[in-house]
Amino acid sequence: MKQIKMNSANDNALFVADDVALKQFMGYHLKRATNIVMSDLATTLAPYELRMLTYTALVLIVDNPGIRQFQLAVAMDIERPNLVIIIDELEQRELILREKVPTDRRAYAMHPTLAGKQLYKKATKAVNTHDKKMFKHVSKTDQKFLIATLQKLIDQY
Amino acid sequence: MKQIKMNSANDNALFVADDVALKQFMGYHLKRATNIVMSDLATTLAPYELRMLTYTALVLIVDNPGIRQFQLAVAMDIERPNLVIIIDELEQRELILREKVPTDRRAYAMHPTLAGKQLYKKATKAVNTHDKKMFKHVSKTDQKFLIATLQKLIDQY
DNA sequence: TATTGTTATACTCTATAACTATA
DNA sequence: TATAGTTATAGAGTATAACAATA
Repeated sequence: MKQIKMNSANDNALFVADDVALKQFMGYHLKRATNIVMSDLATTLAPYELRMLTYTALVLIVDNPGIRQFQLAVAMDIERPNLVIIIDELEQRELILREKVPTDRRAYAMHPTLAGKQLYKKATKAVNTHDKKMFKHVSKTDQKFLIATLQKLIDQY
Repeated sequence: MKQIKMNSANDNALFVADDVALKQFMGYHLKRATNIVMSDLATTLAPYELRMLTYTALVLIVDNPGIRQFQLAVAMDIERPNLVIIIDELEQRELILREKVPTDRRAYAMHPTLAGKQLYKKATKAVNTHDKKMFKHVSKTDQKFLIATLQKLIDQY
């Protein structure tokens, strides 16, 4: 949301769209900030042909080799069916491999390929730069406080 | 995202899905927290047959009677075409009215109906309760700090 | 020429039901 | 019976191009 200028009755004066009712909500500020960050993240990941979800999945597979699809779905807090096409995409691009689990033939263990690990590194460097840019006006101390505050909310659920 | 328990080689031990690479990003925490808040907001608004976007539009029309569609689109930071169906919905439910602007016959000025103002009041009460619940573990002081911090980011863009 | 509102369209994210093959 | 992965499908949010009416 943006505060916008509206022509008012008198010529030179500017009237700003009143969002005072929304500004009382923490969630409003949170959503606005997140929209901005997510939009810039998308731009950041585009050159690597990754979106937030494919990047997140790639990171979690690289850092948790052998992870099963249902575990990844829980970790990413998305439904199993929605994970399928994400994994399909990473597999088709040969960034990860699905391997049959001998002890449970229903399941697949996912592993990164060399290309997957290399893309992870490059993309993560870019995401790091993006994240620093977004929060460049927030001190390290304040960032830690922000994380702690958000974590309190997250831990409730 | 959730930290999840994974069976490890030894029976009783639990292995938590490693999201340390993602946790380094402010955006990760921001997105997780926002997902939780937006999900609860949707549940909160459902009894009023409102979604975040229809509620936001209703609030801005009530608080800015006579606002034009393009102005509302700017305020909500969405594209004009996407606003059309939101306004259609509010108009069909007779919560708002589109009125031709005599001085610019291309434009519509939007006004809330009595029903719109009444629904605004009821829904806002519910959203207030929701917002308080979400941030009940965060002190008022910390909430103000959080808003100020997010505002720094928002003001950049 | 530019702007307001609209239509059409496409992509992404999300959610649920139901299937298959295994356990 | 229950679980892992899949298919099909639908709702919702988002973005762009192009049009009619009007400025």
